[in-house]
Amino acid sequence: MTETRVERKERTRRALLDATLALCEDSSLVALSLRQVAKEVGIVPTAFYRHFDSLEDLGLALVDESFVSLRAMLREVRSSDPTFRDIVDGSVDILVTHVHQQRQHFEFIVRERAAGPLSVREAIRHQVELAERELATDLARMPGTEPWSASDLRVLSSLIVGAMVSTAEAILVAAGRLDLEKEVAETARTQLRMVLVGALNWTSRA
Amino acid sequence: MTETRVERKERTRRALLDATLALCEDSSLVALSLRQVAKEVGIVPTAFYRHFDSLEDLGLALVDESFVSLRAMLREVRSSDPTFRDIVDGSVDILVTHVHQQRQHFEFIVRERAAGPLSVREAIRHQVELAERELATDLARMPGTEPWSASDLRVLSSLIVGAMVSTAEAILVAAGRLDLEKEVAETARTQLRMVLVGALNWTSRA
DNA sequence: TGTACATCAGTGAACGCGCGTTCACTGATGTAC
DNA sequence: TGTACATCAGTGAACGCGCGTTCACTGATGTAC
Repeated sequence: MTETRVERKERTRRALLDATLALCEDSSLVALSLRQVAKEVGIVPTAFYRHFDSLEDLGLALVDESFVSLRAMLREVRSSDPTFRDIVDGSVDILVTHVHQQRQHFEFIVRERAAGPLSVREAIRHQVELAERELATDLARMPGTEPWSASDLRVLSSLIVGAMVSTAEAILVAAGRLDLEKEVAETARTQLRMVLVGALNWTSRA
Repeated sequence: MTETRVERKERTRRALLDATLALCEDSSLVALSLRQVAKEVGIVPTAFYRHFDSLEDLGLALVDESFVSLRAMLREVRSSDPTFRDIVDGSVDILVTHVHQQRQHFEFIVRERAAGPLSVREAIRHQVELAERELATDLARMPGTEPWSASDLRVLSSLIVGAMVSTAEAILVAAGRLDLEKEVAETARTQLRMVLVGALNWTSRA
């Protein structure tokens, strides 16, 4: 016995998640069928129910694991020492790297955020809100932001998250063409710098 | 004869476009069927082909007309005299108003931009790029931007368009709850101001 | 260690249904004379 | 103005197909003794 029953089940579950990520890449979860997913994995359609109640249920699981990798990225940005390297260059590099490594997860989030089943959209919206809040508390610890109101911090945070989402979308559209990606990264760096310049001068007038 | 044959045809075509906008509101074009649309309009499924080759084809028509109203909005922003009222307040007011008036069109664009059929996604991407370029040339005419490089103008423009897209999304999520909408509008105003402060100070260091 | 029983991931037939598309058609509207 | 013909938006039957879900099942893995 090289594999227990539990391990085998987990492997099929994993295969279902991966197949769904791959199959809905060029449309959306709402356009995908349980039978297509089962076929891709090599199980009979009815076996799907041993793992998930529905594709929507599976979608919620994908949201959870997508945000695990996203949070890993944010943690990395946070732990990069700002005194050692430019915070903007570092953050954009980390974003580009993670979008490549977790390409399918990012694509899934970007797509289903706007067009997924209602519960999936809500789950994503909730997670993005959490990420914004986390970034706001991080910003509050940065030197120079002491006199800022909590509300201004949230606004800046959502502006940055918005720019990062746009950048992730642009990297996905660039689809690996290196020249386009370099341009996107350069744009993202300049945007972040503009926002930071605005933020620093905002402080002085607040 | 109160209605010519041409007028009658145009009315059915209009009904197909409206029915599609309404029906795909809570999922996406790729999850909608030709039969559902025909049923909603009250014609037999095969009559659909008198007007469009496919739902994808109809989707492209919706992209075109959505951007007609979006361009109307941009024209309005552009023509509002910056010397008479705060440019930020004015722009955000216009955005909020248009998102309400053209709610379904904005929802359609926001959704299909990420999850629509490939040709629809490409058409939207192209139109957004045009809008960014237009904004960049407008910015170039504003006092204070003379020393900016063309590339910095494009970057600022895409940052603003990105923030506007985020704001439109947030208004749609607020779904008419006035307290939430006021918060979104206030956030958008502050974000635009932060970006403009950044831009003005950027000039001086460029 | 060997046996008897329980668990449960995956099977396969069956169901009723909505799908996109084909085709030949109808009948009101429009046009030529 | 009246007639004969053309156009064409919409009809309705038919097709083969994939859909989600039900159900009773199989047989390998796991457990209790």
